[in-house]
Amino acid sequence: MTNKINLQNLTKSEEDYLKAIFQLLNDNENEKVGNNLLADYMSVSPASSNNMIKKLTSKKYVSSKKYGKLELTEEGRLVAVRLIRKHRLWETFLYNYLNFTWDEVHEVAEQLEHIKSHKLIDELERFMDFPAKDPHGEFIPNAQGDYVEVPKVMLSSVKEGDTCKLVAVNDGSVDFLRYVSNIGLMLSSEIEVLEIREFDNSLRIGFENKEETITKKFADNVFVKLISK
Amino acid sequence: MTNKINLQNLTKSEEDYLKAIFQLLNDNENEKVGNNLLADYMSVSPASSNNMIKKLTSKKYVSSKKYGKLELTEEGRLVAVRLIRKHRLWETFLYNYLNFTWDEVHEVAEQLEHIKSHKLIDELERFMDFPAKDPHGEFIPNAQGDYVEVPKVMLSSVKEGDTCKLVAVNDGSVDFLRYVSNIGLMLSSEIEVLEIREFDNSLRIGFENKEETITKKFADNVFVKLISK
DNA sequence: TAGAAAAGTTAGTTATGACTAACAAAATAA
DNA sequence: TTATTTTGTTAGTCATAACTAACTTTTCTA
Ligand SMILES: [Mn+2]
Ligand SMILES: [Mn+2]
Ligand SMILES: [Mn+2]
Ligand SMILES: [Mn+2]
Repeated sequence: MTNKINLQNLTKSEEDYLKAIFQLLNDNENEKVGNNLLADYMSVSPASSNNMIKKLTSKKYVSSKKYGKLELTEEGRLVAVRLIRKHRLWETFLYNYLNFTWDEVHEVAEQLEHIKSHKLIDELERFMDFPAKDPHGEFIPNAQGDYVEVPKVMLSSVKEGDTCKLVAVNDGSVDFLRYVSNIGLMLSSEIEVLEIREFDNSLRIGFENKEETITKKFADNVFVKLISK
Repeated sequence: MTNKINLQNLTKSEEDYLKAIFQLLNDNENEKVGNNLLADYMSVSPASSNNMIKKLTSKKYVSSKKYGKLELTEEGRLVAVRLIRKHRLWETFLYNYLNFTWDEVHEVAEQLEHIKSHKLIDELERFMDFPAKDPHGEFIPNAQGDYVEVPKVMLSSVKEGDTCKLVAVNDGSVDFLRYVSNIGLMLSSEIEVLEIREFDNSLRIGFENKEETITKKFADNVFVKLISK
């Protein structure tokens, strides 16, 4: 008579798909998140992701109808948040204790996040004294699965003349993170948007006594908090 | 023209089999190690392990002929030793930093040992200041794959009246490790073999002002260094 | 609103690593 | 040395998670 769903018996693959759906829903608040987008994000064929959606739907982690948009059940959301929690705690450990750089942590955390042990992750959190954010500035969800929803302000959406503070970066691309480090940007950097060029959407920004021109694509992956407008 | 075998592209399964073969060869110096023993050790059918032996043979990690005894190639041995190195370093980390007990570390280390990252394990080792032994008393191989071969003396082989020191325990069974802890035995305990009962091969041992009767099976899993005879 | 493009689904194939059942070889005992 | 038991191998099946190719449904656009 168990109506509790077993959150432990998921494969690495199932976990990664649920996390991907969660991330896509988060990053595309308004737009419809469908199968093709998921397939693209997971770097698999639409047939493969469609298969997995059917499987996760039958297992009650995904609630979506044929041809409809993707949605997670409460159980699916919980799996995703716990995976993100593990991912970010491991990234923090690698960065703070094992001399990993900004761009090195993500790949290894992708593997470590799938280790099955509640004690492991809770003790790791205690060992690090309950860190609030990961090395990329993202909040670490707590053991209860509370996900702090901080609306992300992309640097590309800041108006000319405004000043902001870098609070987080997208951690998906090693090349991007190296690029960010190389030009001297880091978490907490104060950035002033000096000029927005309509022609190609590039931005001229100033920070730490330097000036740089960045593309819109670059600015889309940098998240900031507005200081003055 | 690459004659270097890629040690990275092994599946979790392939790694576990290679480790199992290495352990079996180590624990059965004289006797023949064959397919059935491997199947039993891995808790799979002989057909499954036979399949894997064929695969690992074709990949040049195992060198054995049909119906012959199992043997590892130099590459196979290296994979196994590196896996054991990772396993023992993770056990040490869990035990020394994350409040895991003796009997809890093995299961989680079985998962962690498969994480692919040289930097991860080398940095973990540095972080812990290059520990020599794991929580069960086993030597931790170095990054070069040197495996210190310490001949294991089983407590069951000690003669009546002799005194010895507990240097390691078999870590495969949670029940066994709890049992060891419960009766008050620990690494470095000095043990005197008071009596060996021919009838059922049980032993009466004395240690830390206590006396206990243990079975031969129990004594087979406790490894000691002789102090006096 | 019809036709084209995009998005989603289905069918059939592959690789991995399990399984059982049947069979062959080797080792042991009578 | 022949028979029996043990050990090892092969054949065929299943589940997972990927793939391509073909098809259907939905959405856009002219
Ligand atoms: Mn990450
Ligand atoms: Mn992952
Ligand atoms: Mn162990
Ligand atoms: Mn393992």
